[in-house]
Amino acid sequence: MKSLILYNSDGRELRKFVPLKEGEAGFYCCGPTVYNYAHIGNLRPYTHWDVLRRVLKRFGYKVKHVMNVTDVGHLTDDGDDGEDKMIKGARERGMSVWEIAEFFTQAFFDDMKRLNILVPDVVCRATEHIDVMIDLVKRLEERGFTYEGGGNIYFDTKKLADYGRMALLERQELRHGARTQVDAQKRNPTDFVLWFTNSKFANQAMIWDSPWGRGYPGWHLECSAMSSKYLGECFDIHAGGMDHIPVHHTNEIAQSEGAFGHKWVHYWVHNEFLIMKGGKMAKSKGSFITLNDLLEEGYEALDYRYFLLGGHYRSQLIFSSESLNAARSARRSLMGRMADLLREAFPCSKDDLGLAVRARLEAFDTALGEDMNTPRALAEVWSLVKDDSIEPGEKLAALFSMDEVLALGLASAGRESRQVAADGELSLLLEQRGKARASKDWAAADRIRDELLSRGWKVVDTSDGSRLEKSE
RNA sequence: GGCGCCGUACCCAAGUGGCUAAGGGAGUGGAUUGCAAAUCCAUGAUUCAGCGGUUCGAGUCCGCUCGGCGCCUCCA
Repeated sequence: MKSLILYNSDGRELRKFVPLKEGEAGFYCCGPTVYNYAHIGNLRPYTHWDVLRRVLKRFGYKVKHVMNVTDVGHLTDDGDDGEDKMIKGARERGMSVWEIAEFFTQAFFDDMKRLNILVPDVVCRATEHIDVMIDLVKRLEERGFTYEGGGNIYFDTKKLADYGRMALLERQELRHGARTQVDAQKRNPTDFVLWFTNSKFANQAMIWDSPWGRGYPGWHLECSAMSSKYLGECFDIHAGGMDHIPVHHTNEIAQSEGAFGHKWVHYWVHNEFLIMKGGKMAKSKGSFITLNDLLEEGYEALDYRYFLLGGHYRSQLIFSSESLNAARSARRSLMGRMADLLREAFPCSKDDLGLAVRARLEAFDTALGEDMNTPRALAEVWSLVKDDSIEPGEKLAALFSMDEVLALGLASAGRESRQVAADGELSLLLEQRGKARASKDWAAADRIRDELLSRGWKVVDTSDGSRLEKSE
Protein backbone atom coordinates (compact mmCIF):
# COMPACT_ATOMS: atom_id res chain seq x y z
CA MET A 1 0.00 0.00 0.00
CA LYS A 2 1.49 3.32 -1.03
CA SER A 3 1.82 5.96 1.61
CA LEU A 4 -0.63 8.85 1.59
CA ILE A 5 0.06 11.87 3.74
CA LEU A 6 -2.75 14.29 4.42
CA TYR A 7 -2.85 17.60 6.21
CA ASN A 8 -5.25 17.12 9.07
CA SER A 9 -6.94 20.35 10.10
CA ASP A 10 -7.81 18.73 13.41
CA GLY A 11 -4.36 19.07 14.92
CA ARG A 12 -2.98 21.11 12.04
CA GLU A 13 -0.29 18.75 10.91
CA LEU A 14 0.65 16.47 8.07
CA ARG A 15 -0.19 12.92 9.01
CA LYS A 16 0.18 9.59 7.30
CA PHE A 17 -3.22 8.25 6.41
CA VAL A 18 -4.03 5.16 8.44
CA PRO A 19 -7.52 3.85 7.78
CA LEU A 20 -9.81 2.54 10.48
CA LYS A 21 -10.24 -0.66 8.51
CA GLU A 22 -7.29 -2.11 6.66
CA GLY A 23 -7.58 -1.44 2.95
CA GLU A 24 -10.73 0.66 3.16
CA ALA A 25 -11.36 4.37 3.23
CA GLY A 26 -14.61 6.07 4.22
CA PHE A 27 -14.80 9.57 2.90
CA TYR A 28 -17.40 12.30 3.25
CA CYS A 29 -17.40 15.66 1.58
CA CYS A 30 -19.72 18.59 2.08
CA GLY A 31 -21.91 18.86 -0.99
CA PRO A 32 -23.68 21.76 -2.62
CA THR A 33 -26.55 23.86 -1.38
CA VAL A 34 -28.84 23.75 -4.35
CA TYR A 35 -30.54 27.08 -4.61
CA ASN A 36 -28.49 28.48 -7.45
CA TYR A 37 -25.91 27.46 -10.03
CA ALA A 38 -22.52 26.48 -8.72
CA HIS A 39 -19.87 29.02 -9.63
CA ILE A 40 -16.38 27.99 -10.61
CA GLY A 41 -15.12 28.61 -7.10
CA ASN A 42 -17.67 26.17 -5.73
CA LEU A 43 -16.44 23.59 -8.20
CA ARG A 44 -12.87 23.71 -6.98
CA PRO A 45 -13.19 21.47 -3.92
CA TYR A 46 -15.16 18.77 -5.72
CA THR A 47 -12.36 18.52 -8.25
CA HIS A 48 -9.75 18.09 -5.52
CA TRP A 49 -11.87 15.60 -3.60
CA ASP A 50 -12.30 13.70 -6.83
CA VAL A 51 -8.53 13.50 -7.06
CA LEU A 52 -8.37 12.38 -3.43
CA ARG A 53 -10.84 9.65 -4.15
CA ARG A 54 -8.93 8.53 -7.25
CA VAL A 55 -5.64 8.60 -5.36
CA LEU A 56 -7.07 6.46 -2.58
CA LYS A 57 -8.25 3.98 -5.15
CA ARG A 58 -4.92 4.07 -6.98
CA PHE A 59 -3.11 3.37 -3.73
CA GLY A 60 -5.21 0.28 -3.22
CA TYR A 61 -8.03 1.35 -0.95
CA LYS A 62 -11.59 0.33 -1.35
CA VAL A 63 -13.25 3.73 -1.20
CA LYS A 64 -16.70 4.64 -0.02
CA HIS A 65 -17.38 8.23 -0.97
CA VAL A 66 -20.43 9.96 0.47
CA MET A 67 -21.68 13.43 -0.36
CA ASN A 68 -24.72 15.33 0.81
CA VAL A 69 -26.97 17.64 -1.12
CA THR A 70 -28.32 20.45 1.01
CA ASP A 71 -31.80 20.90 -0.34
CA VAL A 72 -33.26 22.32 2.85
CA GLY A 73 -33.62 26.05 2.93
CA HIS A 74 -31.47 27.11 5.83
CA LEU A 75 -31.62 30.15 7.95
CA THR A 76 -28.60 30.82 9.97
CA ASP A 77 -28.26 29.73 13.53
CA ASP A 78 -27.88 33.31 14.63
CA GLY A 79 -30.25 36.16 14.26
CA ASP A 80 -30.49 36.65 10.57
CA ASP A 81 -31.29 39.74 8.60
CA GLY A 82 -31.13 37.76 5.40
CA GLU A 83 -33.65 35.54 3.78
CA ASP A 84 -34.01 31.83 3.42
CA LYS A 85 -31.92 31.03 0.37
CA MET A 86 -34.20 28.39 -1.05
CA ILE A 87 -37.30 30.54 -0.68
CA LYS A 88 -35.53 33.46 -2.26
CA GLY A 89 -34.41 31.35 -5.20
CA ALA A 90 -37.88 29.92 -5.66
CA ARG A 91 -39.56 33.30 -5.56
CA GLU A 92 -37.13 34.80 -8.04
CA ARG A 93 -37.55 32.00 -10.53
CA GLY A 94 -41.20 31.31 -10.04
CA MET A 95 -40.71 27.74 -8.91
CA SER A 96 -41.48 25.85 -5.74
CA VAL A 97 -38.63 25.21 -3.32
CA TRP A 98 -38.74 21.54 -4.27
CA GLU A 99 -38.46 22.37 -7.95
CA ILE A 100 -35.59 24.71 -7.23
CA ALA A 101 -33.74 21.99 -5.39
CA GLU A 102 -34.29 19.46 -8.14
CA PHE A 103 -33.31 21.86 -10.90
CA PHE A 104 -30.05 22.97 -9.35
CA THR A 105 -29.13 19.51 -8.17
CA GLN A 106 -29.31 18.44 -11.79
CA ALA A 107 -27.29 21.45 -12.89
CA PHE A 108 -24.66 20.63 -10.30
CA PHE A 109 -24.25 17.06 -11.47
CA ASP A 110 -24.07 18.23 -15.07
CA ASP A 111 -21.05 20.31 -14.07
CA MET A 112 -19.54 17.37 -12.19
CA LYS A 113 -19.81 15.19 -15.25
CA ARG A 114 -18.20 17.74 -17.52
CA LEU A 115 -15.30 18.08 -15.12
CA ASN A 116 -14.80 14.30 -15.07
CA ILE A 117 -15.71 14.21 -11.40
CA LEU A 118 -16.89 10.77 -10.39
CA VAL A 119 -20.30 10.62 -8.77
CA PRO A 120 -19.92 9.69 -5.09
CA ASP A 121 -20.97 6.18 -4.10
CA VAL A 122 -23.70 7.69 -1.95
CA VAL A 123 -25.39 10.99 -2.67
CA CYS A 124 -27.76 11.83 0.15
CA ARG A 125 -30.33 14.59 0.28
CA ALA A 126 -31.02 16.37 3.51
CA THR A 127 -34.78 16.33 2.98
CA GLU A 128 -34.73 12.54 2.79
CA HIS A 129 -32.93 12.15 6.11
CA ILE A 130 -34.95 14.25 8.50
CA ASP A 131 -35.64 11.20 10.63
CA VAL A 132 -31.93 10.50 11.07
CA MET A 133 -31.38 14.07 12.12
CA ILE A 134 -34.21 13.91 14.63
CA ASP A 135 -32.68 10.75 16.10
CA LEU A 136 -29.39 12.54 16.54
CA VAL A 137 -31.04 15.41 18.40
CA LYS A 138 -32.83 12.89 20.61
CA ARG A 139 -29.52 11.30 21.52
CA LEU A 140 -28.06 14.69 22.32
CA GLU A 141 -31.10 15.43 24.43
CA GLU A 142 -30.68 12.16 26.34
CA ARG A 143 -27.06 12.94 27.00
CA GLY A 144 -27.87 16.40 28.28
CA PHE A 145 -26.36 18.56 25.57
CA THR A 146 -29.50 20.45 24.63
CA TYR A 147 -31.86 23.07 25.96
CA GLU A 148 -35.02 24.68 24.68
CA GLY A 149 -35.43 28.37 24.15
CA GLY A 150 -38.13 30.28 22.36
CA GLY A 151 -39.42 27.12 20.68
CA ASN A 152 -36.02 26.07 19.32
CA ILE A 153 -33.70 23.32 20.51
CA TYR A 154 -30.14 24.50 21.09
CA PHE A 155 -26.83 22.73 21.50
CA ASP A 156 -25.09 23.82 24.67
CA THR A 157 -21.46 24.22 23.66
CA LYS A 158 -20.37 24.67 27.28
CA LYS A 159 -21.19 21.01 27.88
CA LEU A 160 -18.42 19.82 25.59
CA ALA A 161 -14.97 20.17 27.07
CA ASP A 162 -12.98 20.64 23.89
CA TYR A 163 -15.58 22.54 21.88
CA GLY A 164 -13.86 24.40 19.06
CA ARG A 165 -10.56 22.49 19.27
CA MET A 166 -10.10 22.26 15.50
CA ALA A 167 -10.76 25.95 14.97
CA LEU A 168 -8.69 26.93 18.01
CA LEU A 169 -11.68 28.97 19.13
CA GLU A 170 -10.33 29.30 22.65
CA ARG A 171 -7.58 31.49 21.22
CA GLN A 172 -9.98 33.84 19.57
CA GLU A 173 -11.88 36.80 20.87
CA LEU A 174 -14.89 36.51 18.67
CA ARG A 175 -16.94 39.56 18.02
CA HIS A 176 -20.31 37.99 18.49
CA GLY A 177 -23.03 40.23 17.36
CA ALA A 178 -20.67 42.48 15.47
CA ARG A 179 -22.29 41.64 12.19
CA THR A 180 -25.46 39.86 13.19
CA GLN A 181 -28.15 40.17 15.81
CA VAL A 182 -27.38 38.00 18.83
CA ASP A 183 -30.02 35.41 19.56
CA ALA A 184 -31.25 36.30 23.04
CA GLN A 185 -32.28 32.69 23.69
CA LYS A 186 -28.71 31.43 23.60
CA ARG A 187 -26.89 30.64 26.79
CA ASN A 188 -23.48 30.92 25.12
CA PRO A 189 -22.61 32.86 21.99
CA THR A 190 -21.33 29.73 20.27
CA ASP A 191 -24.49 27.70 20.91
CA PHE A 192 -26.41 26.77 17.82
CA VAL A 193 -29.87 25.57 16.90
CA LEU A 194 -30.44 21.87 16.35
CA TRP A 195 -34.12 22.14 15.58
CA PHE A 196 -36.25 25.13 14.74
CA THR A 197 -39.96 25.28 15.42
CA ASN A 198 -39.97 29.01 15.54
CA SER A 199 -39.34 30.15 12.00
CA LYS A 200 -38.47 33.72 11.35
CA PHE A 201 -40.35 33.58 8.10
CA ALA A 202 -44.07 33.17 7.73
CA ASN A 203 -43.80 31.26 4.48
CA GLN A 204 -41.31 28.63 5.62
CA ALA A 205 -41.92 26.05 2.93
CA MET A 206 -40.19 22.94 4.24
CA ILE A 207 -41.27 21.75 7.67
CA TRP A 208 -41.52 18.35 9.31
CA ASP A 209 -43.03 16.86 12.44
CA SER A 210 -40.68 16.27 15.34
CA PRO A 211 -40.84 15.57 19.09
CA TRP A 212 -40.37 19.31 19.57
CA GLY A 213 -43.07 20.38 17.17
CA ARG A 214 -43.30 21.06 13.47
CA GLY A 215 -40.18 22.67 12.17
CA TYR A 216 -36.93 22.11 10.39
CA PRO A 217 -33.37 21.06 11.23
CA GLY A 218 -30.43 23.29 12.02
CA TRP A 219 -27.93 23.55 9.26
CA HIS A 220 -25.08 21.59 10.83
CA LEU A 221 -27.23 18.60 11.64
CA GLU A 222 -27.47 17.04 8.22
CA CYS A 223 -23.77 16.39 7.71
CA SER A 224 -23.38 14.70 11.09
CA ALA A 225 -26.47 12.60 10.66
CA MET A 226 -25.96 11.48 7.09
CA SER A 227 -22.23 10.91 7.13
CA SER A 228 -22.57 8.74 10.21
CA LYS A 229 -25.47 6.85 8.77
CA TYR A 230 -23.50 5.81 5.71
CA LEU A 231 -19.95 5.67 7.06
CA GLY A 232 -20.45 4.78 10.70
CA GLU A 233 -20.16 6.77 13.88
CA CYS A 234 -16.42 6.96 13.44
CA PHE A 235 -14.97 7.31 9.97
CA ASP A 236 -11.80 8.22 8.12
CA ILE A 237 -12.00 11.46 6.16
CA HIS A 238 -14.26 14.49 6.15
CA ALA A 239 -13.55 17.09 3.48
CA GLY A 240 -14.83 20.59 2.96
CA GLY A 241 -14.03 24.23 2.49
CA MET A 242 -11.77 25.89 5.03
CA ASP A 243 -14.39 28.54 5.62
CA HIS A 244 -16.35 25.88 7.46
CA ILE A 245 -13.76 25.21 10.11
CA PRO A 246 -14.84 27.78 12.71
CA VAL A 247 -18.58 27.22 12.64
CA HIS A 248 -20.00 24.46 10.53
CA HIS A 249 -17.42 21.77 11.08
CA THR A 250 -16.80 22.83 14.65
CA ASN A 251 -20.48 22.33 15.32
CA GLU A 252 -20.61 19.08 13.40
CA ILE A 253 -17.85 17.76 15.62
CA ALA A 254 -19.60 19.05 18.73
CA GLN A 255 -22.95 17.45 18.04
CA SER A 256 -21.48 14.21 16.70
CA GLU A 257 -18.98 13.63 19.47
CA GLY A 258 -21.58 14.79 21.96
CA ALA A 259 -24.11 12.29 20.70
CA PHE A 260 -21.73 9.38 20.13
CA GLY A 261 -19.47 9.94 23.12
CA HIS A 262 -16.27 9.31 21.19
CA LYS A 263 -14.04 10.71 18.48
CA TRP A 264 -15.91 11.04 15.24
CA VAL A 265 -13.72 11.90 12.22
CA HIS A 266 -10.04 10.97 11.98
CA TYR A 267 -8.88 13.23 9.16
CA TRP A 268 -10.30 16.63 8.32
CA VAL A 269 -9.13 18.00 5.00
CA HIS A 270 -9.96 21.53 3.93
CA ASN A 271 -9.51 23.31 0.66
CA GLU A 272 -8.60 26.95 0.17
CA PHE A 273 -10.51 29.32 -2.05
CA LEU A 274 -10.44 30.36 -5.63
CA ILE A 275 -9.60 34.04 -5.62
CA MET A 276 -10.56 36.66 -8.13
CA LYS A 277 -8.76 39.91 -8.49
CA GLY A 278 -10.77 41.58 -5.77
CA GLY A 279 -11.27 38.61 -3.49
CA LYS A 280 -13.18 35.38 -3.37
CA MET A 281 -16.16 34.62 -5.51
CA ALA A 282 -19.35 34.32 -3.52
CA LYS A 283 -22.91 33.55 -4.36
CA SER A 284 -24.07 36.26 -2.03
CA LYS A 285 -22.21 38.85 -4.07
CA GLY A 286 -24.69 38.20 -6.86
CA SER A 287 -22.39 38.05 -9.84
CA PHE A 288 -20.19 35.06 -10.40
CA ILE A 289 -18.75 32.92 -13.16
CA THR A 290 -20.18 29.51 -13.88
CA LEU A 291 -18.73 26.60 -15.79
CA ASN A 292 -21.27 27.34 -18.50
CA ASP A 293 -19.86 30.83 -18.85
CA LEU A 294 -16.44 29.34 -19.51
CA LEU A 295 -17.87 26.90 -22.05
CA GLU A 296 -19.59 29.75 -23.85
CA GLU A 297 -16.27 31.52 -24.08
CA GLY A 298 -14.85 28.52 -25.88
CA TYR A 299 -13.03 26.77 -23.06
CA GLU A 300 -13.48 23.11 -22.40
CA ALA A 301 -14.50 22.02 -18.94
CA LEU A 302 -11.32 20.00 -18.65
CA ASP A 303 -9.26 23.11 -19.33
CA TYR A 304 -10.67 24.38 -16.08
CA ARG A 305 -9.87 21.08 -14.40
CA TYR A 306 -6.28 21.39 -15.59
CA PHE A 307 -6.19 24.93 -14.24
CA LEU A 308 -7.40 23.74 -10.84
CA LEU A 309 -4.89 20.90 -10.66
CA GLY A 310 -2.14 23.42 -11.36
CA GLY A 311 -2.53 24.75 -7.82
CA HIS A 312 -2.36 22.94 -4.51
CA TYR A 313 -5.74 22.43 -2.88
CA ARG A 314 -4.66 24.13 0.35
CA SER A 315 -3.46 27.28 -1.36
CA GLN A 316 -5.54 30.11 -2.62
CA LEU A 317 -5.61 29.99 -6.38
CA ILE A 318 -5.81 33.17 -8.41
CA PHE A 319 -8.22 32.97 -11.30
CA SER A 320 -7.90 35.09 -14.40
CA SER A 321 -8.52 34.56 -18.07
CA GLU A 322 -4.77 34.72 -18.53
CA SER A 323 -4.11 31.81 -16.21
CA LEU A 324 -7.02 29.84 -17.62
CA ASN A 325 -5.61 30.42 -21.10
CA ALA A 326 -2.29 29.09 -19.87
CA ALA A 327 -4.02 25.96 -18.63
CA ARG A 328 -5.84 25.54 -21.91
CA SER A 329 -2.64 25.90 -23.90
CA ALA A 330 -0.86 23.43 -21.68
CA ARG A 331 -3.63 20.87 -21.93
CA ARG A 332 -3.91 21.24 -25.69
CA SER A 333 -0.20 20.79 -26.02
CA LEU A 334 -0.38 17.67 -23.89
CA MET A 335 -3.23 16.34 -26.00
CA GLY A 336 -1.25 17.07 -29.13
CA ARG A 337 1.71 15.10 -27.85
CA MET A 338 -0.58 12.24 -26.95
CA ALA A 339 -2.00 12.24 -30.44
CA ASP A 340 1.52 12.25 -31.90
CA LEU A 341 2.49 9.32 -29.71
CA LEU A 342 -0.61 7.43 -30.71
CA ARG A 343 0.31 7.83 -34.35
CA GLU A 344 3.60 6.09 -33.84
CA ALA A 345 2.86 3.48 -31.20
CA PHE A 346 0.34 1.57 -29.16
CA PRO A 347 0.37 1.79 -25.39
CA CYS A 348 2.38 -1.15 -24.14
CA SER A 349 1.14 -3.37 -21.37
CA LYS A 350 1.95 -2.54 -17.80
CA ASP A 351 4.16 -5.61 -17.50
CA ASP A 352 6.45 -4.36 -20.26
CA LEU A 353 7.32 -1.05 -18.69
CA GLY A 354 11.02 -0.32 -18.33
CA LEU A 355 12.79 1.01 -15.29
CA ALA A 356 12.88 4.60 -16.46
CA VAL A 357 9.17 4.88 -17.01
CA ARG A 358 8.45 3.06 -13.78
CA ALA A 359 10.53 5.63 -11.96
CA ARG A 360 8.44 8.38 -13.54
CA LEU A 361 5.24 6.75 -12.42
CA GLU A 362 6.71 6.33 -8.97
CA ALA A 363 7.56 10.02 -8.78
CA PHE A 364 4.05 10.84 -9.92
CA ASP A 365 2.53 8.72 -7.17
CA THR A 366 4.87 10.16 -4.60
CA ALA A 367 3.76 13.67 -5.46
CA LEU A 368 0.12 12.70 -5.08
CA GLY A 369 0.86 10.84 -1.88
CA GLU A 370 2.34 13.95 -0.33
CA ASP A 371 -0.86 15.74 0.51
CA MET A 372 -2.16 15.51 -3.04
CA ASN A 373 0.45 17.67 -4.67
CA THR A 374 -1.22 17.91 -8.07
CA PRO A 375 1.07 20.70 -9.35
CA ARG A 376 4.04 18.42 -8.86
CA ALA A 377 2.13 15.50 -10.35
CA LEU A 378 1.52 17.60 -13.46
CA ALA A 379 5.21 18.48 -13.58
CA GLU A 380 5.92 14.73 -13.54
CA VAL A 381 3.58 14.31 -16.49
CA TRP A 382 5.62 16.82 -18.45
CA SER A 383 8.89 15.26 -17.40
CA LEU A 384 7.64 11.95 -18.70
CA VAL A 385 6.45 13.44 -21.96
CA LYS A 386 9.81 15.07 -22.58
CA ASP A 387 11.94 12.14 -21.53
CA ASP A 388 13.63 10.89 -24.70
CA SER A 389 14.88 7.75 -23.03
CA ILE A 390 11.35 6.37 -22.81
CA GLU A 391 9.71 4.58 -25.72
CA PRO A 392 6.43 6.00 -27.11
CA GLY A 393 4.49 2.89 -26.18
CA GLU A 394 5.69 3.17 -22.60
CA LYS A 395 4.90 6.84 -22.47
CA LEU A 396 1.39 6.18 -23.63
CA ALA A 397 0.86 3.47 -21.06
CA ALA A 398 2.17 5.72 -18.32
CA LEU A 399 0.12 8.71 -19.45
CA PHE A 400 -3.05 6.69 -19.53
CA SER A 401 -2.25 5.48 -16.07
CA MET A 402 -1.65 9.00 -14.80
CA ASP A 403 -4.86 10.17 -16.36
CA GLU A 404 -6.76 7.73 -14.18
CA VAL A 405 -6.13 10.23 -11.40
CA LEU A 406 -5.85 13.50 -13.27
CA ALA A 407 -8.84 12.74 -15.51
CA LEU A 408 -7.89 15.36 -18.05
CA GLY A 409 -9.35 13.46 -20.96
CA LEU A 410 -5.97 12.41 -22.33
CA ALA A 411 -7.47 9.14 -23.47
CA SER A 412 -9.52 10.98 -26.06
CA ALA A 413 -6.42 12.50 -27.62
CA GLY A 414 -6.42 10.28 -30.68
CA ARG A 415 -10.09 10.63 -31.32
CA GLU A 416 -9.85 13.38 -33.90
CA SER A 417 -7.78 11.45 -36.36
CA ARG A 418 -10.16 8.53 -36.15
CA GLN A 419 -13.05 10.91 -36.68
CA VAL A 420 -11.43 12.32 -39.80
CA ALA A 421 -10.67 8.88 -41.15
CA ALA A 422 -14.29 7.93 -40.71
CA ASP A 423 -15.50 11.01 -42.55
CA GLY A 424 -15.11 10.40 -46.27
CA GLU A 425 -15.76 13.98 -47.25
CA LEU A 426 -13.06 15.37 -44.98
CA SER A 427 -10.58 12.80 -46.15
CA LEU A 428 -11.37 13.64 -49.76
CA LEU A 429 -10.86 17.37 -49.24
CA LEU A 430 -7.57 16.73 -47.50
CA GLU A 431 -6.48 14.53 -50.36
CA GLN A 432 -7.46 17.15 -52.96
CA ARG A 433 -5.49 19.78 -51.14
CA GLY A 434 -2.49 17.47 -51.12
CA LYS A 435 -2.72 17.14 -54.88
CA ALA A 436 -3.05 20.90 -55.32
CA ARG A 437 0.03 21.44 -53.23
CA ALA A 438 1.94 18.83 -55.16
CA SER A 439 1.23 20.73 -58.36
CA LYS A 440 2.03 24.03 -56.61
CA ASP A 441 -1.50 25.30 -57.08
CA TRP A 442 -1.36 27.36 -53.89
CA ALA A 443 -4.60 29.20 -54.60
CA ALA A 444 -6.56 25.95 -54.77
CA ALA A 445 -4.74 24.53 -51.77
CA ASP A 446 -5.54 27.59 -49.66
CA ARG A 447 -9.16 27.57 -50.83
CA ILE A 448 -9.55 24.01 -49.57
CA ARG A 449 -7.78 24.90 -46.34
CA ASP A 450 -10.27 27.73 -45.79
CA GLU A 451 -13.12 25.40 -46.63
CA LEU A 452 -11.95 22.91 -44.03
CA LEU A 453 -11.48 25.67 -41.50
CA SER A 454 -15.03 26.82 -42.04
CA ARG A 455 -16.11 23.28 -41.22
CA GLY A 456 -14.17 23.48 -37.98
CA TRP A 457 -10.97 21.72 -38.99
CA LYS A 458 -7.49 23.10 -39.01
CA VAL A 459 -4.94 21.69 -41.45
CA VAL A 460 -1.60 20.68 -40.01
CA ASP A 461 1.17 20.03 -42.52
CA THR A 462 3.98 17.74 -41.50
CA SER A 463 6.85 16.11 -43.32
CA ASP A 464 4.72 12.97 -43.43
CA GLY A 465 1.82 14.73 -45.12
CA SER A 466 -1.13 16.69 -43.81
CA ARG A 467 -3.69 15.95 -41.16
CA LEU A 468 -6.64 17.69 -39.55
CA GLU A 469 -7.20 18.96 -36.06
CA LYS A 470 -10.32 20.39 -34.57
CA SER A 471 -10.14 24.15 -34.55
CA GLU A 472 -11.67 26.24 -31.73
C1' G B 1 -10.42 44.29 17.46
C1' G B 2 -9.13 38.82 17.65
C1' C B 3 -7.59 34.49 14.90
C1' G B 4 -5.44 32.18 10.53
C1' C B 5 -3.08 32.03 5.65
C1' C B 6 -0.03 34.11 1.93
C1' G B 7 3.80 37.43 -0.72
C1' U B 8 8.87 32.80 -5.45
C1' A B 9 10.70 35.35 -12.93
C1' C B 10 5.93 39.11 -17.42
C1' C B 11 1.51 35.64 -15.63
C1' C B 12 -0.08 31.05 -12.91
C1' A B 13 2.59 27.95 -9.65
C1' A B 14 5.67 23.78 -6.77
C1' G B 15 9.35 23.91 -3.29
C1' U B 16 9.25 18.75 3.73
C1' G B 17 17.14 23.99 6.41
C1' G B 18 21.80 21.37 2.70
C1' C B 19 23.34 19.00 -4.78
C1' U B 20 22.79 23.89 -10.36
C1' A B 21 15.13 27.47 -6.85
C1' A B 22 10.04 22.10 -10.26
C1' G B 23 6.44 22.57 -14.07
C1' G B 24 3.12 25.24 -17.33
C1' G B 25 1.83 29.70 -20.10
C1' A B 26 3.48 34.14 -22.47
C1' G B 27 7.84 36.49 -24.75
C1' U B 28 12.42 36.39 -27.58
C1' G B 29 16.06 33.94 -31.10
C1' G B 30 16.69 29.86 -34.46
C1' A B 31 15.10 25.30 -37.41
C1' U B 32 11.18 23.67 -40.47
C1' U B 33 7.22 25.62 -43.90
C1' G B 34 4.87 27.85 -50.70
C1' C B 35 2.44 30.88 -46.92
C1' A B 36 0.15 29.92 -42.27
C1' A B 37 -0.53 26.78 -38.23
C1' A B 38 1.56 23.02 -35.54
C1' U B 39 6.13 21.02 -34.08
C1' C B 40 11.33 20.99 -32.59
C1' C B 41 15.75 23.41 -30.46
C1' A B 42 17.63 27.51 -27.56
C1' U B 43 16.67 31.32 -23.93
C1' G B 44 14.84 32.70 -18.39
C1' A B 45 15.15 34.38 -10.92
C1' U B 46 23.57 35.20 -8.32
C1' U B 47 17.69 35.09 -6.20
C1' C B 48 12.67 33.94 -3.30
C1' A B 49 8.25 41.61 -0.59
C1' G B 50 11.84 44.53 2.77
C1' C B 51 14.97 44.68 7.13
C1' G B 52 17.20 42.15 11.20
C1' G B 53 18.18 37.47 13.85
C1' U B 54 19.09 31.94 14.74
C1' U B 55 22.36 28.35 12.12
C1' C B 56 28.33 25.58 9.55
C1' G B 57 24.20 26.49 6.07
C1' A B 58 17.40 29.70 5.21
C1' G B 59 12.93 30.84 -0.07
C1' U B 60 12.30 27.27 3.89
C1' C B 61 12.94 28.67 11.33
C1' C B 62 12.21 33.45 14.66
C1' G B 63 11.07 38.90 15.04
C1' C B 64 9.59 43.49 12.94
C1' U B 65 7.82 46.49 8.64
C1' C B 66 5.09 46.83 4.08
C1' G B 67 1.35 44.48 0.89
C1' G B 68 -2.65 40.81 -0.31
C1' C B 69 -6.45 37.21 1.24
C1' G B 70 -9.69 34.61 4.48
C1' C B 71 -12.55 33.65 9.03
C1' C B 72 -15.23 35.73 13.46
C1' U B 73 -22.62 36.17 9.11
C1' C B 74 -24.89 32.05 4.81
C1' C B 75 -20.50 30.80 2.15
C1' A B 76 -16.29 25.78 -1.35
